[in-house]
Formats: sequence, C-alpha cells, structure tokens
Amino acid sequence: MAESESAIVDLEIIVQGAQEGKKLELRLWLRMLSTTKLISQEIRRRLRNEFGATLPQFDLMAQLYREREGLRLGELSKRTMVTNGNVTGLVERLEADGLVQRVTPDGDRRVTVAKLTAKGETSFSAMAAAHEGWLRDMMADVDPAIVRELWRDIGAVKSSVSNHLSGTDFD
Amino acid sequence: MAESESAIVDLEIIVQGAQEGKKLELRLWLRMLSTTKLISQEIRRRLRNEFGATLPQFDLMAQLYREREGLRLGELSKRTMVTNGNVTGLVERLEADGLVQRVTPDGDRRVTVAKLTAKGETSFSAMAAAHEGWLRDMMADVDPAIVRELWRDIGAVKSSVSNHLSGTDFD
DNA sequence: GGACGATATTTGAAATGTCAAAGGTTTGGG
DNA sequence: CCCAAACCTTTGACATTTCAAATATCGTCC
Repeated sequence: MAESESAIVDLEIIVQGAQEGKKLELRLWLRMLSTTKLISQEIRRRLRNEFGATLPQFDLMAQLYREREGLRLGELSKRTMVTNGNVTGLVERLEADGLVQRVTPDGDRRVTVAKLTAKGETSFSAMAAAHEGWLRDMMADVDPAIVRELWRDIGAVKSSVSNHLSGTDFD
Repeated sequence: MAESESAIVDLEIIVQGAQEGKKLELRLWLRMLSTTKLISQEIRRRLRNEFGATLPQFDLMAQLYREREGLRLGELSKRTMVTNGNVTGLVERLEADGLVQRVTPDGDRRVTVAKLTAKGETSFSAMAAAHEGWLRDMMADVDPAIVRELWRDIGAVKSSVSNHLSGTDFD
C-alpha cells in the first residue's frame, strides 16, 4: 500500500484548503475589484477619446435610452446606483450639452423627469454600439461558456450580498 | 409591472434568449459592475460607520501594511490603481490623521516614501479583520466551490482584458 | 559644469462621489 | 382648514477621481 504517499498528499490538500478557505471570499473580492477597475478605466478612456463623454454620463443615458418616456431623478438614482445629489449634477451637465431635457410633470411639482433629447438618442446609440464592441474585444480570449457561467455565478454572489446588507435596505 | 398574461412573459423569455448569445459579454460586464458597486457601497458604509474611514484610505493602508518599509507614491499608485495626483491627496489626509508618515530618502530627493505609523498599523489591523468578516458574511450564501471557480475565471477575464487594452500599456 | 531627457511628485481644473441638511410639495389626519 | 409627516430634489461641505501641465530632481552626455 502507498499509504505514506497519499497521506502526504492529503495533508497538503488539507493545509492548502485551510489557507485558501479562510480568505477565499476576500481574494475573490480583490480580484473582482481590480478587474472591474481595469475594465472601467479602459471604457472611460475610450469614451473620452472617441466621444468626449464620461462613464457616469454614459450610464445615465443608457437608462434613459430604454425608457423613452423619461425617468424621475430618484428612479435614475436607484438604477444607476448613484446618490440623489449626484444625479442632479449629472443631469445638469447633460442638459447643458443638449443631450437631456428636464420636465416637471403637471400632477406633482416635486418631481423632475429627465428624458433624452433627439440629439441625446443619436449620440447614445453610437456610443452604445461602440461600447458593446469594446467589451467583446476585451473578453475575446474568454470561452463564451465561461462568460455565461460567470454571468450566472456572479448573479448568485449579487443575490447573497443583497441578502446580507447592514443598511435599512428592504425594498 | 402588471402580472397580466403569461403568454407575454414566455415571449419575452424567448426573445431574450435569442438576444443573449449576442450581448453576453455586455451583460456579464453590467452584472460585474453592479455587483462590485453593491459590495463597495456596503464596505464603504461600514468603514465609515464603524471606523470613520473611507474605502480608498483603507485600500492605500492595506498596501502599506504589507510593506512595513513603506512604498514610494508611484508604487502606491500602481498597486491601488489610483492616479498619481490622487495618491498625493490621499496620503496628505492620512498624514494629517497621524496614520501615515512621509519620508524623503537621502539618496533621491524626488522620491516620497509613505509608511504606516504605529497608530496606522493598529488602526488598519482592526479594520482588516472586520473587512474580511464582512466579505465572508456577504458571500455566505455562495458555495465555496463556486467562489473558487469565480476567482479562477475572473482571473481569465482580467488576463484577456489586459491583453486587449488600447493604451500604451506594456510593462 | 551645464544642458537635456528621464523620473517622481505636486498642482489645478473639472467631474464624480458620499452624506447630511434644507427646500418645496403633496397628502392625510384632526 | 391646518399642521405634521412623507416625499422628491437640491444644496453644501468634503473626499475621490481623472487628465494635463507644472515642478523638482537625477543622470548623462558633451
């Protein structure tokens, strides 16, 4: 019997498992964060160079693009995961550039609805096409089956995180 | 929205399924981004509430913690993926709080080396322990095998992205 | 030894980000 | 009707972020 050999292997696995098991979540987080930063920086650079736009502006316009009726600023804030005060400034600048229009509905004067202008729609749709291509290029070396798996499993992470938030978040 | 007719829902699933193959990378990116934002916001909130610190400060201190000799600001910039100018301000504020110390070595007066103070080390090690726990909690519902898989596969994504950057990045 | 290119950090302008507090508006009891 | 609670957005103080330009120092070549 090769009992002594397999005992060593088992020990290594155990030790390794003990080391990695401890901080596995931390390591995943650090890798997710650095990868996200890397991709964000690349997209930001290209948006700037090729379209003179910023990433937060692009994100905000993306939300408005699929809600042609426009969105309240509060709703925009939730969807872009950006604070209310920040949305105010973003919409202000986009309005100054003629890409977005602000309207206060008759029914409720507390509300401001933001909506893409015709110019905004044209501008965004060009950026969106390029944006999608950039992502395909950046992930070109990753097997599509893996991409799909990642999409699913990161969904599980997001779901777990959502269920363990400290704040008063139960909407 | 209204849960009116299941026929509509089925149609949506079919249509969505056809679209999925096309924009898989885009959808992965959007999910990565939103998940990362979610986790960041949670960590930020807890760092603020429990330690009065910010996330970038924590990140910077983490780098210094494992280099007890300290790091040049340029090296800090690379490791934290933060621009040079930004590091200057971060270190300034941390120094004002007595957590970090700046030293100019004798050999080269262009250089500034940042180093944790004793107070900084104590402060960071408390935050680090909590931080690791937060991540374990947030990801508690995810199978450790999946966490491990994600860690590996996101590594593949990062690698692919690194090989398809537009900038003059070849270090 | 003085000019020049390379290196390292700082500065400045503009945008983005958080949070808390303040402004208006609407709504719902009393 | 009126006031208080709830809602939506804006404002203000600060921190972080990027980029580009400016500073300062080093090393080298002539």
